[in-house]
Amino acid sequence: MSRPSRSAPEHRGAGSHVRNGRGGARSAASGDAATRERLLAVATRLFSERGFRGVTVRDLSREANANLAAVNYHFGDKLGLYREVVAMALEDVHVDPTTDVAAESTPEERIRHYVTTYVPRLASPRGRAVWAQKIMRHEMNDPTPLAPWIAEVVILPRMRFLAEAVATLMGTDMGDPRVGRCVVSLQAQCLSYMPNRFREVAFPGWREMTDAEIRAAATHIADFTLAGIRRLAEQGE
Amino acid sequence: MSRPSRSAPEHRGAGSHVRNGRGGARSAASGDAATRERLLAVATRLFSERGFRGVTVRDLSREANANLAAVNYHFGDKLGLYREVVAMALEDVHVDPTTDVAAESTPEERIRHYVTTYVPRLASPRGRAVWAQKIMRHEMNDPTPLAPWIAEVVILPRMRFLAEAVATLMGTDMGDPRVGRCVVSLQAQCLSYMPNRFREVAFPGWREMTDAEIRAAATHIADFTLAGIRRLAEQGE
Amino acid sequence: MSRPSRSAPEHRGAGSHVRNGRGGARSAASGDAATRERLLAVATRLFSERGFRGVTVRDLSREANANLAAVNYHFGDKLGLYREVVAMALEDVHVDPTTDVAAESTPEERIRHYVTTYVPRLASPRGRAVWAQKIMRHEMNDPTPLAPWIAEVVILPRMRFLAEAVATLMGTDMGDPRVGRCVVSLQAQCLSYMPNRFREVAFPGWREMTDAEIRAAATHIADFTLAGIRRLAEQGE
Amino acid sequence: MSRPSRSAPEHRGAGSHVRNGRGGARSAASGDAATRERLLAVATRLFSERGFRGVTVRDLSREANANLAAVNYHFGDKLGLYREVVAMALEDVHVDPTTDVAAESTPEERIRHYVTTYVPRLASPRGRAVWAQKIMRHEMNDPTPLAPWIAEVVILPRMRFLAEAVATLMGTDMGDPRVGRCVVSLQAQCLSYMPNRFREVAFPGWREMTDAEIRAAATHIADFTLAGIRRLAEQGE
DNA sequence: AATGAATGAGCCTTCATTCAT
DNA sequence: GATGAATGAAGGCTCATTCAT
Repeated sequence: MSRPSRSAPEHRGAGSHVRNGRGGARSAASGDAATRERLLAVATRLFSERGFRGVTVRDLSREANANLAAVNYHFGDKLGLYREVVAMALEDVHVDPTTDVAAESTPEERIRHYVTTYVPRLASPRGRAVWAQKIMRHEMNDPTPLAPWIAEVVILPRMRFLAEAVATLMGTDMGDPRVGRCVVSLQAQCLSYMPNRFREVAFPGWREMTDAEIRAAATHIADFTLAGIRRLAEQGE
Repeated sequence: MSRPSRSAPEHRGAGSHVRNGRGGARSAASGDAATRERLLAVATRLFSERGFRGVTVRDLSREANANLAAVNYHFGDKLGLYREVVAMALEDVHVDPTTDVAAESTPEERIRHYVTTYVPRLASPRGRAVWAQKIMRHEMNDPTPLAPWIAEVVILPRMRFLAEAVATLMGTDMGDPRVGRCVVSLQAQCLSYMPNRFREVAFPGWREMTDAEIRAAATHIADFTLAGIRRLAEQGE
Repeated sequence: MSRPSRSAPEHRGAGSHVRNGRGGARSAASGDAATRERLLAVATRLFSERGFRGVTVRDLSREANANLAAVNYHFGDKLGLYREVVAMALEDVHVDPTTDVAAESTPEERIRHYVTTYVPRLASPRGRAVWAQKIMRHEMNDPTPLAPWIAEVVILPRMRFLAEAVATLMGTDMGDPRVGRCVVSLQAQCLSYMPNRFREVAFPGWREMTDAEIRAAATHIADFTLAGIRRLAEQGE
Repeated sequence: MSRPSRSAPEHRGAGSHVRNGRGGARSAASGDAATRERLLAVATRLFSERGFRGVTVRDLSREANANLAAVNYHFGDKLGLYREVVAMALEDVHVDPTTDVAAESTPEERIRHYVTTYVPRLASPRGRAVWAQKIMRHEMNDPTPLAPWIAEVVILPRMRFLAEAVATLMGTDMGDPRVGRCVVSLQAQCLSYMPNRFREVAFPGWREMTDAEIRAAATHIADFTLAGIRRLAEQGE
């Protein structure tokens, strides 16, 4: 075999999703890793714009000024490259500030913090790391074999974080079905501000939201949601 | 024969989306359903499961026990068949009871009615016309050239209906940006109960919601939303 | 079988080209022969515009407001319909005035007559019976199995007519190779004024010839050709 | 490899026709001609025999012992392959000796030179580059999107060359309509000796012209044409 | 006397992948 | 260490024709 020197690049099948995340060390800047990096950069952009199925290997090679076979050579196959991109997205999402709050913060503060950091990132096409969110969005619309992995790493922790805050706020425990419903209500509202292809296609006159509008939307969601949670807490199940 | 009265299958151009809706009379489901009918039935199922792009003409022909060219003969092309399916979906959605309320009902009643009729239809895979909702969902994820038509016929009327109710409830007019945000919050919550391919793929152990759970979710959304709206009405813009 | 009552409509194979030309009697205007006539009219137009291969059975049916199978029913197959059209064209060409001259006319008169009747018919897109010429042109560019028939009925008689005139003019007999070459030179010049698809496509700014220009071209060809013939007659073989 | 220096087969859009002509060096006909070369060879033969529309990608792949997708890989699409063939034809036509004459030659010499080099090339099926002429012929009968390019590179320069000679001979300028008509007369006579599918199909007994006959025909055209031109010069417009 | 429906072969193109150096 | 070349499967679509009333 004639593989590049990356540690254990045997491209695993669809069975195990988790990668070791490339470990940071950009492999001794050996110069000829440039193609691999360009491919990753291009893949990050294209996959986040069009999703896994919307991108062809030709698109990737062309835009990365790489050979058509380069994807296969460096990543085993198209899914292998996608897996690397998703891994970076997960890493990014995982350390994001959305659920990173001071230990002593109140549930209300946690929810406000979540919404006001999350919604602007979702809504703004210019924000940093939107690409990761776009990847997630594509996965939700049209899941790949990587979906379970993503669910486990991204979705569940957030749900738990929100569930804990909501449960505390309602004075109940996380098993209470009302908690789950509130979490769903909150999360659904946030996601609805994500840029949306249907909107672009179906409403040609659509105007991008301004930053002020995005902030207003976030505040709205927080107020709206907290009011809803309190109301449900009062009336019992 | 069970064809509608169009004498020759002359398939209109891309200009106008709107069909006259197959003329009603589904002509006595005679058991030996004509190829055209079988194709429509299969297309309804497959398109709602996998979306326009996820279905090939060969899939359709095979499952309908029809010749590969039958789609072209009866519907002009793949999009023509899809257009018929979408037309049925729109017809179905259009006459649905969701926005069909007594004239003297209060805004709150209207919202409760909307949610309690809409959510069960979205959530239950056994309900009638889920397929229509699935088509809509696919259109939102991966719009086809039919998206503008769908937006016009389905989305806008609902938004107007909800916006009117919300504005009345808040004592403001429909131009108030808070109204739009509340409508989005409500609609997002409803849609989050729609069956979801990501959920199926990512959470293999997912259990279908019972009817009771679905009803509980609908009630939750109504309570939650009304509480949110009232709260926002109090605090002003 | 369920054939229309036309005399012996057994559509022969590619072997024998010659038809009996429908004989005039439009078969007792039985009313339901209308489709057949419409088909013939449409076929005359379309085949002359686009040639045999450039027209589909669908085109014919559609424009004649006839069923897709009508062509097959009435004419056996596409070539059968084409054969009828060609038969009419041959009939038309055969009785045309090009070679129909007074018995006592001089060779020079005959040639002038040929050119001045032939060229305007070829050149003008509005002239009567251009369609027959267009059919011929298409046959020359892209022959069908009917080509030998056409050659026999149309090309050879004209060649003989011209050869006789040229031979007389040169004071030689028709076996003289110079005669054949002069005939070719004359015919080639005439044909070069026929409307030409390449010209339309390749020279978008092309302007149609006026009637005066067409007449001038015809006169030119006659003068040019007669001068050439006389010159060759002088110098011997 | 024997590919030209284009590193990746990125196939240009429909905008520009002109190619840089394969860079010349046909790379030592190494016997094991690469697929690309075999495809080009087969395409040259088939396109010149049957024209662009008369050849299918399957024909090309089969006869070149190549995969069905090879045409797409090497040339983008069928038209891309055809474009290369036409480019070679144009290059060939462009450097041909037809219009390449000594500067001090007389108009009569130029016309004789044109005819006596052009006609044998057109007439003889054994001559070099007849295929190029056949391509041109097909383009005239059934133009492709490449027609304007061909007109510009091939037709116009020749017309100009002939027009100049004729105008000088007639003692008039190139704007004189008689000049154009003489050029058409000349060119039409030349082209009439090109091998012709109709002739093959319609006259199965057709006998190939001998070289002597071809030479005689060329001489005939020159004499005939010069006589015609002189006659027209005398009689004025 | 005619037609709506269906058919099978074929069209060009695109795709992710693998091979042979 | 990497890539130009090739591949087979599949994509949507069009065609002339034939079948079953």
